[in-house]
Amino acid sequence: MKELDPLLHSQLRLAVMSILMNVEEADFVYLKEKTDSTSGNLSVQLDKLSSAGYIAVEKGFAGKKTRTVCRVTPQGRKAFELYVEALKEYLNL
Amino acid sequence: MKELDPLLHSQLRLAVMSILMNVEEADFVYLKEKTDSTSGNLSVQLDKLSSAGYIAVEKGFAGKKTRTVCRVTPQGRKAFELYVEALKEYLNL
DNA sequence: TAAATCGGTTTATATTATAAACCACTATTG
DNA sequence: CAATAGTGGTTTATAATATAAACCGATTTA
Repeated sequence: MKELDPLLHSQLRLAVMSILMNVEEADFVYLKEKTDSTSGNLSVQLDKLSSAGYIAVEKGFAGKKTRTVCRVTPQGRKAFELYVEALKEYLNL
Repeated sequence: MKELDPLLHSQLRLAVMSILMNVEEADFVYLKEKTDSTSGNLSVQLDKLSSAGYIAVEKGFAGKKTRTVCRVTPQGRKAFELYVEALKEYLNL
């Protein structure tokens, strides 16, 4: 049986990637509310996805407030697709 | 987003369940080689699935050797199906 | 100006997965 | 027949992971 990319096989990281696959970009606050996660957890998981090169994180400003924007990278997109293929084997899809 | 049953969201346990969903029963040795896991890890994960009522584990003999046979329970089948449904939301299937 | 809120990060803790060591039994070999 | 090696596991220790708690700087609000 194929290996499941451990970076993606985590509920929160998978949720984040899933969202980013469908949406040009998303900011921290949006991801937090969509995934219903705590900021601490989200911050850590975004770091991991970012370190792996699966997402690009850009810290900027919206008016006076900080704004952290995330996008999926081509590498992340590829990894996500491979993960989906591997999972299908497990789910019998 | 739906919650992913943490008992199933684990590579090895998911692999075991996936196999058991398609096959009347399977013994320890078969599961070990199919999933390419160590006996220790497999033993632990089978216990967890069993304690959760997702599989039934029966210890018997094949000739003089011990033989541990596993089957998925109706409850396990149901949980697996729910898990698959939940995951589809993440995978965009 | 003090207190609350926003948008996070860092650090500590609980949970989980994995590996290593072990055990009882059987079969084999010198 | 005693020592050795192999099955088929279980138990226990350790490494990795996820999660939560505490914190921080900047901004807004009372």
